[in-house]
Amino acid sequence: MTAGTHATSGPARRSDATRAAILHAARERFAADGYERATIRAIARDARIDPSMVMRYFGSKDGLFAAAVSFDLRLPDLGAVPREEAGRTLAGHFVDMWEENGELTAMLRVGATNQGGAERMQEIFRDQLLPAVRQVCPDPEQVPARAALCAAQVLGLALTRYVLRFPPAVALSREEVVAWMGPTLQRYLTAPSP
Amino acid sequence: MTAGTHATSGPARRSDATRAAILHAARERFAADGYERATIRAIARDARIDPSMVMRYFGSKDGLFAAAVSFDLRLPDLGAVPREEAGRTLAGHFVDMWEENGELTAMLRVGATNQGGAERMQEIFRDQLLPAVRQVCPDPEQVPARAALCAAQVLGLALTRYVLRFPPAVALSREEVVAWMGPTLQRYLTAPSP
DNA sequence: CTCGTTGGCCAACATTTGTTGACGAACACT
DNA sequence: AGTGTTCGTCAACAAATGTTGGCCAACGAG
Repeated sequence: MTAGTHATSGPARRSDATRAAILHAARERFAADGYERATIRAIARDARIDPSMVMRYFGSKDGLFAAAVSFDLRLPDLGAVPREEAGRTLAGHFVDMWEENGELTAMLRVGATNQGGAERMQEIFRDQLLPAVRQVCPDPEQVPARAALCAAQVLGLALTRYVLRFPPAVALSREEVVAWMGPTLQRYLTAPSP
Repeated sequence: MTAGTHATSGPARRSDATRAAILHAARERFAADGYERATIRAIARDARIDPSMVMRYFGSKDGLFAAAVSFDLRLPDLGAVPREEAGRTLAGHFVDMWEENGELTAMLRVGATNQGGAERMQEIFRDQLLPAVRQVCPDPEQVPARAALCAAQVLGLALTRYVLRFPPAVALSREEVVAWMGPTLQRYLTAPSP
């Protein structure tokens, strides 16, 4: 049990486990309830510790949120796949991303609820999606608009599927989502501007 | 005691103005803040009334929300336009709808925050969008999935544009939105299933 | 005018929220 | 051993929230 939480060779504090438990519980609660209804007390109860520990470790509820959802989309290098496959690649990547952990749902719920959450999503869009789109869209001037359209499509599907839970959206299989959404993203990325 | 609360030709109670003021303030607050942060006290203050009046008229906060956002999408009859124009028609209609009042933004914010809000959106989807899509998509079996994809695209754009406020999404003009999103909806509505 | 009904405000309630500080227990080091 | 630091709990705080009931002014029919 010599581990630091992340490889930066920390002194391996005894409380790292607790810290991780809090973060884990926080992510789940934020994803399930949104910012306001995810109370510090509930998160602390899930992590089986006292609410005051949350304050001591993360300063405030905002601090906890900031620490809980620092997110890396791990976007694939769109320059490395055939141009015509960019849309499907992106679609598949996002579905996988969304299925495998609830952090993106947390971001989405909190972004819709909370000003800070919305700003966080803007940062992710600007710092991660924009550069990726820039690799397949040659005209730099059109990159922001095209990326925004892609974001709209992807977030819209996540909204209907994981938050609003429209039954037909939930029922779609991964392959169906990719087959429908892939060409849309492809068009937003590479089709001549209409 | 002849009063109906909302009969179309009611006895014109003295309090109707107040009731309307409350509903107006409630819609604005729900749209701006979401369900939890839109407090009864703030709504009452906007309507220049005592918070207890809200309770008297609408019973509870849930009751107020239910009364405030009973929404009619006023979807156009998609059977009446040329089949190839269905997508653009739908896209334009939604942009207009969203621009002209904040109720849809309220629904979206509350749907992401509140269980009741999400169910309300499911009802709107089922009772209004599904029938409209049924008029352009011949195969009844595919209607729910296609409608869900349309909803995802439309709600996604609204999310990025009016809630998260991604700058490039905000910057798009009505015509650009229709030009980009119209063909997407058209494909979801009428293209052969991929 | 008189009196019941309606519209409105005020004060209070119980609960829940984020947040704080005091205090004890487990550990690390000499 | 002893001692200082880390980890954790308990109890309490002030503020805000939804909600309730009582009281007063204005109105309308007799």
